[in-house]
Amino acid sequence: MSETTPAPDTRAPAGSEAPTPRKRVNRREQILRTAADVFAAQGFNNTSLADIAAMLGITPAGVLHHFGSKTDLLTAVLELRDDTDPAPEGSRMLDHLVTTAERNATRPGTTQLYAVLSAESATDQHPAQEWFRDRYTVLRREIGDAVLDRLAPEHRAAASTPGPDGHTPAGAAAAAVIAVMDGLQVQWLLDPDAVDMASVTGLVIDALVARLSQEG
Amino acid sequence: MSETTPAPDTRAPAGSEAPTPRKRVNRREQILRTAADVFAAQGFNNTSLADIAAMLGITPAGVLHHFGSKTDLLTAVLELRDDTDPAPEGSRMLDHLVTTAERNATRPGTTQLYAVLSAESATDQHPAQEWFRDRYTVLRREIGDAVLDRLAPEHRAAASTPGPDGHTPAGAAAAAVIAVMDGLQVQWLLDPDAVDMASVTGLVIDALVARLSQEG
DNA sequence: TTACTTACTTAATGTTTATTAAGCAAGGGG
DNA sequence: CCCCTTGCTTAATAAACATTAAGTAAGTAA
Repeated sequence: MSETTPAPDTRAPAGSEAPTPRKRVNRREQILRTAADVFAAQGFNNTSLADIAAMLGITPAGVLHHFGSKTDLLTAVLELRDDTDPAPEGSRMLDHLVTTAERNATRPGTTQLYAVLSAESATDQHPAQEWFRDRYTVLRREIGDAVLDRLAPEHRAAASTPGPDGHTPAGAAAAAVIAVMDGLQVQWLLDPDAVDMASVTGLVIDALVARLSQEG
Repeated sequence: MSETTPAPDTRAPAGSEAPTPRKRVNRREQILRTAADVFAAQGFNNTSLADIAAMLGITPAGVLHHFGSKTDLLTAVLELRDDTDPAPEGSRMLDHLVTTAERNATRPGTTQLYAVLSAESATDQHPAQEWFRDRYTVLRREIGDAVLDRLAPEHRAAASTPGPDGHTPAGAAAAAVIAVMDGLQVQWLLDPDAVDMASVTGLVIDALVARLSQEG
């Protein structure tokens, strides 16, 4: 018995690091944040419940007590809003994106989670496909609006007019901005010194805005 | 003896679909291309040897007979050059990238494989990390050169001068172009009607080239 | 005290998985 | 006819995994 149960009630020392139980916050949320970290670092398929449980100092079944299944846990993680940065509306959103990229280079967090999981979700049978499809749809609209907001008024009509492919220039620019942020994150994760996420993001935004301010 | 061998020589009907054995090409290459397709569709972690074997109408051990391990198979897949499109040098490479994006929207292939696997490789412990790190390093240099080639001669000096972050504008643009292609692929896989990969790629390239043709 | 809730644990189950070992079959060359 | 290579097979193994069931322990409320 003693060999399998090293510490019957102490909540900390089982795994390698437990994020300070403090005042008993919602245990659920604690697990959620830990799971988010692990999913961000390892992806969904490559993460086992045992991995997450180990970081919390509990067993896999302990995790499933709070969330019925691994998929449910993923869903809850995606639903978890990171309230530390409320996305602003209008043209300031574009600056917010650069700031986000900046912050992410020092403290990888939510965006890394999304970059890793969104690419993974593009594969067959992934449980987060619909979630990411919807997310991108919303983001493209919001960022598209933000791009329009930054254009001089006389250029907005052209940027809102669908081209031969059925998409507006503003929408295309929005897709590009999102894509560049996701793609940069991958390059940065593989080689942090090789790219400066914030400056490249800013460059692309500026270049696109300038481009939409001309006749095509 | 006859009880152990249900079908002594027929090679086809075991799985659900075998891609026409034809004239016996290198079996190795046949397996390689099948594996590439499955990896592109499902990712590496989410693909089992049984998946690949089933598409070939053989057993998992049959696959491992040609490649010692699943990781070796992945390595071989990445090393496999798709000779159908030789990447041109110089400024024409940028047009080539748009063409590639165009072709990929109709027949997902190599690029999808790379988009899916590169994001996956950014997670911990992935066997393809070094491969993708090197690939991105080479690509950034090549595309950076191509960007310079397209600039008017009087702008090349500025675009080759490192900024405060230690990277050249041309290098930043190259990272952006790669990132946008990878990121767009993900959006497109999730929602093919929502983005036009080729036109957005072209838009970003044009916008970046125009931007580097100004004083910053 | 009783009862209920929260937060787990142990144990078991059944599946999936990569990998190894050994053998079989066919075809070609000698 | 024998041998070697190519291309598999069956069988076995050992591990990892998600999930379920049932039980335990502590705290809280009545």
